Amino acid sequence: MGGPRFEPVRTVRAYERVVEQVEEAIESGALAPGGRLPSERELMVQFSVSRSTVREALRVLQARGLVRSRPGDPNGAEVLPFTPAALHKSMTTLARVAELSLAELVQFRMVLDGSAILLAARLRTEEQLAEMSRAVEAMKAAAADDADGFGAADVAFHDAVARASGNKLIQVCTDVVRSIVLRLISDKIAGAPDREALMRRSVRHHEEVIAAVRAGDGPLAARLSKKAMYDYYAAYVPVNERAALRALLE
Amino acid sequence: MGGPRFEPVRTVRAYERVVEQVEEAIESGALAPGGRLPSERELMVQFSVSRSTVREALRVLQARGLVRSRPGDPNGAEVLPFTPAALHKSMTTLARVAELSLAELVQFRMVLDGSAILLAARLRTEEQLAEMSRAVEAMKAAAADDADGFGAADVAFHDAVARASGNKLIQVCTDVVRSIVLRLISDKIAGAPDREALMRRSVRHHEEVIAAVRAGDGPLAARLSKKAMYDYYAAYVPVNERAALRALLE
DNA sequence: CGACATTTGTACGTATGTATC
DNA sequence: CGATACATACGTACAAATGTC
Repeated sequence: MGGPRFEPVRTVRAYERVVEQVEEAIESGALAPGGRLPSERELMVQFSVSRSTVREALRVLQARGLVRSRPGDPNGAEVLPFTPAALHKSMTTLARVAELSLAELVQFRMVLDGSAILLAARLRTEEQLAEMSRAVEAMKAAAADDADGFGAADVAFHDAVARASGNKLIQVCTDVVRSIVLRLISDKIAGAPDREALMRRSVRHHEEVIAAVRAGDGPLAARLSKKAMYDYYAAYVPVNERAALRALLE
Repeated sequence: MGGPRFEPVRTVRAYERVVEQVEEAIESGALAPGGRLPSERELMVQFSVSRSTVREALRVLQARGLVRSRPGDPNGAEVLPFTPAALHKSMTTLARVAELSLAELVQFRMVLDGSAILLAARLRTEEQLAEMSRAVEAMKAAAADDADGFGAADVAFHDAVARASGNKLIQVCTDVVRSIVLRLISDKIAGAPDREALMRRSVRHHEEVIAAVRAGDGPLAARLSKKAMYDYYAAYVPVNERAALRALLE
């Protein structure tokens, strides 16, 4: 009885072996951002595969945001610094294929932003607090006549909060989900008839949030932040889905 | 002045055009999961590109988890049902390349799980509550002598909670981040000397959480849930990073 | 600025193993 | 079992792009 336990053989494509090895080299730090891979012809020698195989591997690595190759570049493909582009892409696909509703996306933002501001209220430095303040001031200044500036300042505020939370994962996800939401409804926001009033109310909300952060009251800041986001986006969410958003407001 | 506003020309590779078109067909629903793409030879005719170009495009689509192709398959590549595999991959890469700490990952789990349980407490159905209860019972039964069964039941519980939250994005992210965390420290958990005591304490915490859910007290359930996760993972987080986790406990 | 070598992007042909009928 | 169609992988070839002198 017993005997050797054989495992099913998983046939693995040649290009996958190439991808694995290059990926390993990058993630282990042996290949740093800005560094170059060998040229395609050099790679086909080192891996003893054909050029098509090398190229298929490079396409996969490129799709994952790890490298970029340009025609004619005498150096090989460039190792890229990390960007959440791949995460962004897969989450966008998720949003479309899994049919994520706007309500779910906004709810996720409320969760992330609420947590980020809670953490920021407790862990922020003075410099980070000042940065948030400047962003809110910029929102206030732009609310009257500069909708684009308002949006940019709003992004800057939430980005500063996410950074102050000290959690890079929260920061990246916040960024990704926000851009997805904005792409879904930026046209509707731009066309809102009472847009200026909305911006002014948003400024007021942000001022309340930052006051709570300054006071170090994390739970209050989180509550206010979620409420502010609800007020800003609820109008674009179907009525029967708003209850799920309100469930986050305590 | 003014005149037409020209946009910078972005040279776009042939394989990218192929990817775009197929992606569009899938995301729009024209190609449903289980459906088949034309064969490679057919695709090279339809797009009037070479075989290599078609194959590079297919590699990218495969890396994004949208299709799968097998050698010899008389039909073309298969359109896959959505899986968070691509999201998982890019988040794992993020964790390695951006050097996410275990503390950040656990903190993110606390945020997601806390929010999921808050929502679940308010939106759950009776059937979902029963499912969570069964999972906790299974944890209790396995705590004495079946560590693998305990882990599986624990996953089942958190998965049931995430589903009951009604937010698919929370569900997917919970799943992805949990598996990343487990891969990082499963060996340490398996080697813990007081493992049985840890499991028993975890069961107690889960029972408290589910009691709060049953009572419909979302904020309490969220607090307990975050506390439970902190107690379970804090030992594996460097001492000087634990404060960031405690900042989430109110 | 232009000539040059190198590299990538793309195309085409071929051989081989495999899945389906 | 054989026939057929397919994906995988290899090799070659040429045009376009890039960096260098």
